[in-house]
Amino acid sequence: MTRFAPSPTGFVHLGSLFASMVAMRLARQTNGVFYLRIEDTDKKREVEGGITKIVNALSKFGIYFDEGFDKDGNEFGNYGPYLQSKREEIYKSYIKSLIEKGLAYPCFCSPEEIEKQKEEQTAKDLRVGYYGTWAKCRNLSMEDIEKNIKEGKEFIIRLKSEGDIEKFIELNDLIRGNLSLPENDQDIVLMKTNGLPTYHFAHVIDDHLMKTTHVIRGEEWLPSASLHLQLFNIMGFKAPLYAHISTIRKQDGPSKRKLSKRKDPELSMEFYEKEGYPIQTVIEYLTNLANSSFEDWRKNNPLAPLEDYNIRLDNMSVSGPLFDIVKLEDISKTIIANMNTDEVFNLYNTWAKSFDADFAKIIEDNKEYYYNIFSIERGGVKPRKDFSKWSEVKNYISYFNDELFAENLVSGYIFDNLDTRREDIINTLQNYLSLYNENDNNEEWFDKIKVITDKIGYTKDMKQYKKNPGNFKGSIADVATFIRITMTNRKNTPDLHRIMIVMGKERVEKRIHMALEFLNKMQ
RNA sequence: GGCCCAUUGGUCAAGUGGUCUAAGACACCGCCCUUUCACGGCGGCUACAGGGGUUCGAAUCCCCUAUGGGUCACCA
Repeated sequence: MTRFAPSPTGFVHLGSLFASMVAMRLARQTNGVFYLRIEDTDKKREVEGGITKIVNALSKFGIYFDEGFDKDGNEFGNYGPYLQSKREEIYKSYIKSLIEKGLAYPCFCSPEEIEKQKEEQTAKDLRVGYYGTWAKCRNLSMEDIEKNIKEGKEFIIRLKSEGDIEKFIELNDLIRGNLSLPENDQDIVLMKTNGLPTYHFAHVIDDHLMKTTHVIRGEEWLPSASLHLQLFNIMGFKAPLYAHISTIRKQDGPSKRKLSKRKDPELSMEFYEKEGYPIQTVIEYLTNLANSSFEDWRKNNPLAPLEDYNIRLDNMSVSGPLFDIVKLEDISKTIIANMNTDEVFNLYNTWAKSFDADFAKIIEDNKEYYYNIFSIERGGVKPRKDFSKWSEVKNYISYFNDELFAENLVSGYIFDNLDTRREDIINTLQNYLSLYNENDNNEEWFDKIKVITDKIGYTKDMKQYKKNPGNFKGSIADVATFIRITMTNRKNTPDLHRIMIVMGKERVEKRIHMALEFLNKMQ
């Protein structure tokens, strides 16, 4: 039984996705329950529609809850409410019993007073905070309390901590192992003036009542884990098991730092959608960050569903990993390479409809043509790894589109050494035009390239050519390049023969004529 | 500043006292395959932060130093 417990800010970043993914996978692996609880005790942070935004953003990356909230923001599950502000009465009743037991007390100190005290402590080089003799309201008499309340003074409820800063408490973290933390001696706030609990108190009450067995959260909570253990103990609850996940960092000049919302676009989930990284890419990258042995598993099980891999907490890194977009792209290329044409075609279309509507329309109008384009060299034993994200696709296949190809030609063809080779190129193209048969198979097609090579006096012997290029006018590779540039105006493309089959006879011939016209005009 | 956590190649990392002249992956470089590019194959590069201990033996345990990160709210 584990959970994801964000504030309803509506913003899901890579770190939250990471934590929630690990938590969910862990629950699923053990047939446990994974639920969503919204921590809205700070009304300032709340964003309109925040809950549905979070649920939707996570669901795009395959994160689903067994209890909590659905995509419309409707609550479901047996241990609710899952919205902390609706649990106010629950917290209050526990607070009451704590006060009765003398384990908590009202504090009337104003924020200004606390601030002043802090300055004094700093000036005296003392530990700051509300503790020991600094906890002024700790021993207020019943009369004082009543008087203050009568005067209408605002108050908060504080823990009457019996912890000793000199003593240590053992925490067996599922990721980090045995940790020794100093006890908490601060009279921390349990309930705020608005009547809602602080995170610490809500965490203890909710995770007990909701029967959470595993708390998976960011390492920023580690220092307060001691306090949480103390609270569980005072309440007489059994503490859950903790797993503190290290923060994903980024190299920024000489230092590593936390991913920041303002500086790092890759922190936001929208970035991955916009760039068009497949969902699986992001999840597999994060899984790999969680357990690096995942990549070995993936290598041995290239097509197995991700769910078959079990994440292990004790294999997770304790030092914060650096975010590496290059690695992510490599993973993405492999994932896309393993997809069949239908998948690529459909996923690309879905992406294009949202982020490149014009091109999506073009594809829609020429479905078969583009489907064939996507099928080039796909599905074999050695699939190409041409792109890592959908936003790269258009540029990659643009030469198939007559208009985009024409646009590209505005700056001319990219033939090398035109002045000396113009005749050879013209010769090649004219020969090719007469020999070309759209029904040729690869072998027949290549035989014709060989014929042309002979005719224009180039060599078919690449080994010899590579040894002594100066001995030859040119090679069969040059002939292929002439045709490649004529068709695509690029030097690097997938299999030329396949490209021409997809382009069709008419387009192939037209492009030869275009190139010939260009070459003849140069005279 | 106090406290906590960490530190293995450019990056992610395996490693839990002997099997470490330290795995694998990404990146980079070279070669092979090859009509181009990719894919693939082969090879190379580069690491236990530094210093002290403990031990027959340390990447692994202890201490110190350095560096990085986290935290010290009526925010979560």
